[in-house]
Amino acid sequence: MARQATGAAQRVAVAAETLRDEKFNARRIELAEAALETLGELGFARTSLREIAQNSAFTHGVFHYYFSDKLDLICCCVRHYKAKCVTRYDEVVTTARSRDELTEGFLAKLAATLQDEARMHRLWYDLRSQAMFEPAFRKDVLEIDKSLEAMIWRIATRYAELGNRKPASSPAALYALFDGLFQSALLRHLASDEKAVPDLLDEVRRLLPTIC
Amino acid sequence: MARQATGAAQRVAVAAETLRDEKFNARRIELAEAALETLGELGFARTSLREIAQNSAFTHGVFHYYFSDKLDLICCCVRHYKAKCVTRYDEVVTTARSRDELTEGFLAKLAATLQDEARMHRLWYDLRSQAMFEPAFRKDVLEIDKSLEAMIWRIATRYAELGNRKPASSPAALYALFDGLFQSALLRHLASDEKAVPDLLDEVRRLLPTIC
DNA sequence: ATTCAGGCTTGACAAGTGTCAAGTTACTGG
DNA sequence: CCAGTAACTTGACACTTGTCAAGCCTGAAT
Repeated sequence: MARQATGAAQRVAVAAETLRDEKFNARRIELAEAALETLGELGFARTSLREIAQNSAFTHGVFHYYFSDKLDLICCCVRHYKAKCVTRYDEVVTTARSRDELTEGFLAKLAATLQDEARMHRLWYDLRSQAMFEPAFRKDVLEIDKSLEAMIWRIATRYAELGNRKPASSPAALYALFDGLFQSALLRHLASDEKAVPDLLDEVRRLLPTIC
Repeated sequence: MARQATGAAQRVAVAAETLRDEKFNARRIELAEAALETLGELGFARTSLREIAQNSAFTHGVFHYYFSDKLDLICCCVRHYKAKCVTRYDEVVTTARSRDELTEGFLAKLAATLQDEARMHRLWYDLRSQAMFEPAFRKDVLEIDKSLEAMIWRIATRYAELGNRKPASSPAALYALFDGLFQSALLRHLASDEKAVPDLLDEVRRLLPTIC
């Protein structure tokens, strides 16, 4: 019987299935987004599925319906986080017409990120540390790390380009530097150190010209 | 009555008390050391007092006897970890008589640390991330971070000195750079990336001369 | 030898955990 | 309009967790 199905019928069936898949996936992302709220608030260690559900419009059963288990949910969260994160500075990079413009645009975004999205970023650092213990996270985390490295590299090469130079260090070292500075500033900021943000900006402002 | 006690008797009482305190503290450290084993294996999120006890020679009750609660225990662990960690490169720094000697000594220790003490270091990154969520950890973590920054700075200034120069960047930036590189290398190493260690060494070898 | 306190063990408790099966609702194709 | 399936809720399960009270042991002071 199946082999008598017309090509058109098959196409319809396939289309229906992909539609269902898309809806399924959209829901997963909705749930992941809700989960990220609680994860950002409490951190990986203290977050339970029930807590996630209570802080959202969903019941805890839905999460089990859409995710095979807790790790699956959190992996989905991580992947979703990545998509939002990696393009943060791209507009600044493409629109800036001078080194100063790029510097100021970058610094402004950096400060805003540190202050407004502290919770999401501490979660990222938390999950990256978890990846050191939990193999299931490693693939996604390493991938995000690469994307972030590329993001920083885009900024650096553009900055260099605007001064007719080339970056003086490797992508890995540059990312390590900025990531380290940001991580330290984030911790200080969360500890209510009011100098955390200005100190970071000063440091980066001083560093940029020496790097390219 | 108390006011009739002689100075000598008072001294004896005080001595007895400090002795007891020392014994008490020594035991705390013993327990913290045992706890670090399990913490390094499982990470903060997955480690329970009972698991700690089972992987050690102690029963779970002892931990409650010596620590007011779980956070107290882990704070003690962190502080104890610090003491061991911060002096790691000091011997190399004081004995090296040339830039090359310092470079090679530093790189050797770096590689050894990454390979032999990966578990302790992933725990450090884990706990530092926890500090972003748990205020109780912050003070100790920030203090350790400062000590590590100072440790890196000692290496850099010595390296500069041996070339009759001065470090070209701030202590904070330098620490951020090395910490970022180490963290990334650690994750890759734990993910069985065999190039993690050599890549780190190459990067540091290239970086050192450009920094001072 | 007896007492007694500090050091430690044991077992219990309540709260919370991930998981899942059974049941309910909503919706859609025929 | 009806059947049947997808989407979701509910409640229960087995287990783990931090905490702590009650009791046990050992060794020293009296």
